[in-house]
Amino acid sequence: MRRKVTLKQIAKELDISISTVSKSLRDSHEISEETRAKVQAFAKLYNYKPNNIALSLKNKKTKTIGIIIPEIVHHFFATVISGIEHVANEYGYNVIVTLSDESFDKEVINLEMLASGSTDGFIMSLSKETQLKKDFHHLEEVINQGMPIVLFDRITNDVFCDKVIIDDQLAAYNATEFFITNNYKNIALLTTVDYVSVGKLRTEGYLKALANYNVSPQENLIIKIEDIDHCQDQIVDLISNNDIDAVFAVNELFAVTAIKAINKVGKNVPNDIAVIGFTDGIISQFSTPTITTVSQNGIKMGEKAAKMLIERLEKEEEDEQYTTEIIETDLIFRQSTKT
Amino acid sequence: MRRKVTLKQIAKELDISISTVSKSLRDSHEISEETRAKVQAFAKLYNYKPNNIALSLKNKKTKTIGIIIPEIVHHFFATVISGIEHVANEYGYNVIVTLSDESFDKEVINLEMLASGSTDGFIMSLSKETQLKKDFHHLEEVINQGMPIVLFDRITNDVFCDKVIIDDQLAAYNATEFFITNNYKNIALLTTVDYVSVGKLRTEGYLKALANYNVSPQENLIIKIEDIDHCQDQIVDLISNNDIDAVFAVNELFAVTAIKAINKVGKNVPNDIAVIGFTDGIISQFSTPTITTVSQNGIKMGEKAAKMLIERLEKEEEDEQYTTEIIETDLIFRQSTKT
DNA sequence: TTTCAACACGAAAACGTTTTCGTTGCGATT
DNA sequence: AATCGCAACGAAAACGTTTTCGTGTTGAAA
Repeated sequence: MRRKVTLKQIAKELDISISTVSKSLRDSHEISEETRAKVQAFAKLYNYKPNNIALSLKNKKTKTIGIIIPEIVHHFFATVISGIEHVANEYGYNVIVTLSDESFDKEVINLEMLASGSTDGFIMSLSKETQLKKDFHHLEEVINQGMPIVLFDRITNDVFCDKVIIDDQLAAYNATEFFITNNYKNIALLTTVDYVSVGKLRTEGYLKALANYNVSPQENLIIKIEDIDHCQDQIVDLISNNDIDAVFAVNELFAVTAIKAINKVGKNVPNDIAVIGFTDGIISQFSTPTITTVSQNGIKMGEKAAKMLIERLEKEEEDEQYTTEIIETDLIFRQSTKT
Repeated sequence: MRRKVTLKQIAKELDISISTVSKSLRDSHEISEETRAKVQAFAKLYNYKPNNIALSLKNKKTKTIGIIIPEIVHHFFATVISGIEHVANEYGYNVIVTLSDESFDKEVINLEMLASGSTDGFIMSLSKETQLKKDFHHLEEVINQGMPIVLFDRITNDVFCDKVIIDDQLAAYNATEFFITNNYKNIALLTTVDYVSVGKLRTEGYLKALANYNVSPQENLIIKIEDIDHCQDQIVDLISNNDIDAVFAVNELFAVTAIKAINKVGKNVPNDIAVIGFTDGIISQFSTPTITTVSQNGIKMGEKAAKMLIERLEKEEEDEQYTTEIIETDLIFRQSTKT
């Protein structure tokens, strides 16, 4: 086994000083051509690569970005990571990924863990529990220590930092508006409990659209789902007991579940009831019928977040000006709606 | 802004030596109760956390695992990462994730990058290009330097290291056998080009099952798909020109595409043609009809891989005995087959 | 009074770099 | 012959830890 070779070993082997080796490898003109060539040849032969850890310690920069997200087995988050990773790679950064599993405590632990020197900054999306508790001390602590954070999607306005979001409210408004202007009369809403920031915003967009078109919202057409695994019955109830002709779901799981429920009660999508979902994921693309959806471009969000973070990391002046970037969304029309 | 505090700063502030501070924080009985208490209080007040980088340099251990996979926007890989991350977390490790994008060069670059001190070991699944080139020098180089690698799913037998796989051949055999014993006569196979190791193995399992039951394989019922984005026409051709009653697809994308093609030519799944896919992902669970599939437990694979790697990392003796762990698979019956 | 152990603490090395600031030796200039 | 300048190299600090090995002080035992 050939262990990794260090400057010290090269120096010893060639009987010169460590400094000379280091300088030779960086092609310093302080060192004679001859020595440089000799050292470089030797280094190449022994496949010398500078030790990242030592460099990090010296430079006080790890060239590493910490990602903290609620879960990874989730198409949207996976696309965001993909976007981040590619930009990071391009700029010579690596990414450490940790999962909060929607737990406040895990989020805190992971953040503190990585903040102890492992990363230069963070890109994160808040756990449900964090959003529920509204406790952001861990974020503030880290920011206070000079490590930048970029929040995406599940953000909070209580923390001052860069953010990347879609306009959830507007997107929901547009989807709802589409239904209204296409003469759908009874538009149901499948949403989350209110403490999930994006769920709340999408609900607001739905309500705003109704209000704007003088449609009075019907309490019984709005379902706030807490437990995604056991919502099917709720939805079946909704559909069988109400005269609904459209459903707007704030995520694609709710959408596809709705479609299954609709089929279950013997109705057809989109002829009896049209459905629009949120997030253009695998499900929307491959379910039958394919689902019309609000595209939430995870790749772009990840790319943008990574660029914002790296930009902040690489400029030396501490800029106290934070920005919130809004990624545009589109309605992608598929088979679950008629045009 | 309150920068991170170091031992040196604490020492200076309390007018004692760095060693005393370090020992106090580690509760060494070399130090008087009094001093210990004083230091600990001070450290807590200033929220002292030891610097991971410095520790890594000292201990020659990063407590970090490198993951290199072809892509992350892929349910299976996401589940594997999830499995790895949770086990890693449990043992106090972090994970750095990099993507090869199916490119040999990127795989090499990422591997070398992380091997320069950033991680203690690797968990990886080979890129298509690597499998095609059959060039594994980068892996051998890293292993030679004493860094353990665990390969999963897309592996090679040309490298000696720990591996985690499913028995692809057996799983495919079982799926095919199910068709045969349930009286399906013309079983088509949708598979990948041969250099993808898992595709090849699954093809072999299919052929083996046919052979075992004295069913002669029909060339025209076997399609090797290179470009997943433009395979629909190929599949439509297959179905319209042959009298098929069953389709075995080596991944779920092929399976769902087959179903759509079958519907397109006016036939019904499962009544006219039954379909079995591979990988129990989102698509299989939510498409209509839901798809009977070979479950390939990504979580378990990730967990197992992580455990194998960490175990090897934490035992001091260099064990030259490598093992290949086989994760069991099951046929999960859903609506795309009749029983 | 001397000796010894126990106690409490500090100095310094080590991990692998980079970089600043010397320090040589030597040929050229006065 | 003395001085200068330059080329080529080395010593050492710094990054933040941990740990080994002193070292000085104290109290008790001889």
